[in-house]
Amino acid sequence: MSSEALAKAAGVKSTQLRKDLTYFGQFGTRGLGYDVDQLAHMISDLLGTNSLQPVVLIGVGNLGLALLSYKGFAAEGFEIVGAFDVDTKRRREKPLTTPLYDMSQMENVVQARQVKMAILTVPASAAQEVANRLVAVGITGILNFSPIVLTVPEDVVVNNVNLAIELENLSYFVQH
Amino acid sequence: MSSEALAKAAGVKSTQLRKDLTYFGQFGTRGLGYDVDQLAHMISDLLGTNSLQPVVLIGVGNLGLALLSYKGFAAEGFEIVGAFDVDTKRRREKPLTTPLYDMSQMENVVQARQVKMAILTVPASAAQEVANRLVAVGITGILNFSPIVLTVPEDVVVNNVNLAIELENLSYFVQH
DNA sequence: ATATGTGAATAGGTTCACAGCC
DNA sequence: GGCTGTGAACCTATTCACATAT
Repeated sequence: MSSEALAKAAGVKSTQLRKDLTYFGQFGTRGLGYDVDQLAHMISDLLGTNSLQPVVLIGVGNLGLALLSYKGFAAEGFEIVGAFDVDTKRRREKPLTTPLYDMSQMENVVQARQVKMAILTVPASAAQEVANRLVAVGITGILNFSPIVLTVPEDVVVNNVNLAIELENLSYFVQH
Repeated sequence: MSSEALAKAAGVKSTQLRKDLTYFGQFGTRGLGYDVDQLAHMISDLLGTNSLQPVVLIGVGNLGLALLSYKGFAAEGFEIVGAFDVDTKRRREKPLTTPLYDMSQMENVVQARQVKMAILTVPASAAQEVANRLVAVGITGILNFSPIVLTVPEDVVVNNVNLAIELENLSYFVQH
């Protein structure tokens, strides 16, 4: 498959795609294009999603619950090995397939399963404190849905997803 | 409040914050800083969130359902005036506060309420077709949660949120 | 004294243009 | 002939440095 065709599918320009790939090596054949299977395998390797990646989720409110049933994570090689909340008894519609633990068990599970990544869907007021506990027990990547700026050591990566900001961004462009 | 303090709260550098603000005017007082209330009002005006913005949500699966109960949207000046799904009878735990309509009603509601923005949480296979219908009836901003690249006219803005990619991104940095 | 506003300098990212290889 | 890989050119965004205002 040519970089042109791949780029169209990804929504970027073909030169961008080629330049980006070369940061990791040379994977194409001149005159021919790229072997899609080989490329997919290389990228999975790079992302570390060839082996199933354990992830924990903290905060089983509306959003946390939705993410637990979101099939996209499993499809991309992630397994939520545990969900944690201060209230494990709240009634929930569907029986969860993910084990639900009390917050006090967080450290145990993270250490036992050697988890490195956490999805943080707790209220803003609790986010920093939970983040501190996660970092202390070995988490080095946090996907943060709380609308606050987390303070973490520099070897810890935080990815922020702020749904209200996404809508505000859209709102701006719709107005102008 | 100084740009220094505002910048710390936002997680950016103070020069960045000042430069960005000046693209829209001069709002600070030298030697003193910024009036926070006035600044907040100016930004809301700019984003169009001072008046309540009507939004529709298409696709009431797990993720759509979570977004319907997400309080952050209302807090930032958005009102989901209608949710649409092919199956309006599926049993749901909580009674929704948002009216749930059949997909066939989408055009009616969007036109009646003069809606300009849509949250798209349908399966990937349906996303492009639904987007076409939304654009045809006057939507000019789409917050797309489907993992596909939508094709829309250039006067329509699409913001993509791909949760699996966010985790993959994190996974990369955790590995390296 | 303190903190903004901004031109100039720097850094970072994207696109071009084409040599190199199949 | 077709398509990759890549230095060079270009464009955009961030940071610096300081004149300006209170």
